Amino acid sequence: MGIAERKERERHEMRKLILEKAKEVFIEEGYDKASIRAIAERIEYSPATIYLYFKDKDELFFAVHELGFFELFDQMQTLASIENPLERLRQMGFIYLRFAGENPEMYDLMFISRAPINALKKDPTEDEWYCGNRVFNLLCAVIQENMDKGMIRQNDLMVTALSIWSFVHGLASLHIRGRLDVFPQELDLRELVTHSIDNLINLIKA
Amino acid sequence: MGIAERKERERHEMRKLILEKAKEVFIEEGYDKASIRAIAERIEYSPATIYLYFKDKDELFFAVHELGFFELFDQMQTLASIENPLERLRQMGFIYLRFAGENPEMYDLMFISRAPINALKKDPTEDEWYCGNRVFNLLCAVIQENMDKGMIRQNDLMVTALSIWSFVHGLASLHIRGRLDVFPQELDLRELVTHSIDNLINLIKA
DNA sequence: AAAACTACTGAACAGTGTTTAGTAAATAAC
DNA sequence: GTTATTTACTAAACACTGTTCAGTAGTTTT
Repeated sequence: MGIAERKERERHEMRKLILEKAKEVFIEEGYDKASIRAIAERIEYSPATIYLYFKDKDELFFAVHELGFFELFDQMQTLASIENPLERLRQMGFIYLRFAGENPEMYDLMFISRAPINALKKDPTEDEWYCGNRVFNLLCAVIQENMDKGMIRQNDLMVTALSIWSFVHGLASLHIRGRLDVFPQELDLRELVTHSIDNLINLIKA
Repeated sequence: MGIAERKERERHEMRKLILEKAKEVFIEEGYDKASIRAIAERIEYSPATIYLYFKDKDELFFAVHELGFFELFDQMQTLASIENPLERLRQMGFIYLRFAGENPEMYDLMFISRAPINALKKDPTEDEWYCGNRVFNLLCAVIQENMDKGMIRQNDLMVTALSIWSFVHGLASLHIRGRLDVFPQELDLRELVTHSIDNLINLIKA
């Protein structure tokens, strides 16, 4: 019975179409203006159709923010060629912050906005493990390698990973949500951020 | 002419009433449910009245988030009695994070939400300098004192201040926006945060 | 050919921030 | 003291939002 298979394929493609256009509108116009009606217009279907494929707006944007994590993970993968684990950790910070700078709306959705987290199930099964964990595990692995090879000070892995993530996320989110805009214009944020990361690397260096 | 003065006093009190009730509803119900209509009902006036005292919702909540900065500043003031500047810096971090933990909605408004920042004027005059700067300057002063007395490593003041702020804000905002909820339940966040701060203090110690 | 199912939509609901025309009361002018 | 003006306020509307549901073509099954 090939009909059922075709229908499932069509259903899958429709979901993909909605997802793509939702991402498009979102990237172009931001979360607030990425209304169900605006997305519906873009896919040339009625708004109600979207609800046949996604439970609500939160679930739709959970799927959109997953796309962001896939992309960030891919960008992190390019670091595999760097031999020195300390330099790899350093570059990881820069890639993270570059991602935030180049994709502010997506970063917002991934790490700041409440929308996708609202769609998180209370008790996820093994195979629907949170997509952000893949990136976090990458960070943990690099830190562990640095400790194993005596490149950075020995310390609790979780404490170190959370500290580093908090630091770069703090930088990114303060910037994205305009909390650094109150500082004098002549302050070169780019340079400040670079210095901050180098400084942190220096501090934790063994 | 006492009438004009009375009118201005009444106007000022009305503004204060709106502000108080707006803060009440906001603390109790969060930003989204703190609608203009809900606030209007609380003050027993029509919604349109609020617009005679505040340009829009952003400006109203800019005023609300100022209240938060006054309170945080007050809490920071209690540290003046601590002689050791390094311990004062350490306690500053704890107070900051305790404030975030005890007033999550207010912290959100002060440091994460876009609403109040939208109301920021492009070119503020001297006397309407941003309220958050008072707290930031407090941080800078403590750091400077620590460097002067050789308690922490010499470094660029701005780089160090931004790094420390980013770190604690990263912790607070990841927590408030649910990004630490994906970690296993057995992970003791409170302890993790304490260790993270102590760890940072250890790193920057001279 | 009739029945069942599928994919989709128009229209409505309840809510939002905001604007405007209009009103009643307080004040100012004569 | 009466009229004119200004002030403080509001009802109602506008243009949105996410979401639901009855209804309807079109496809598939019987």
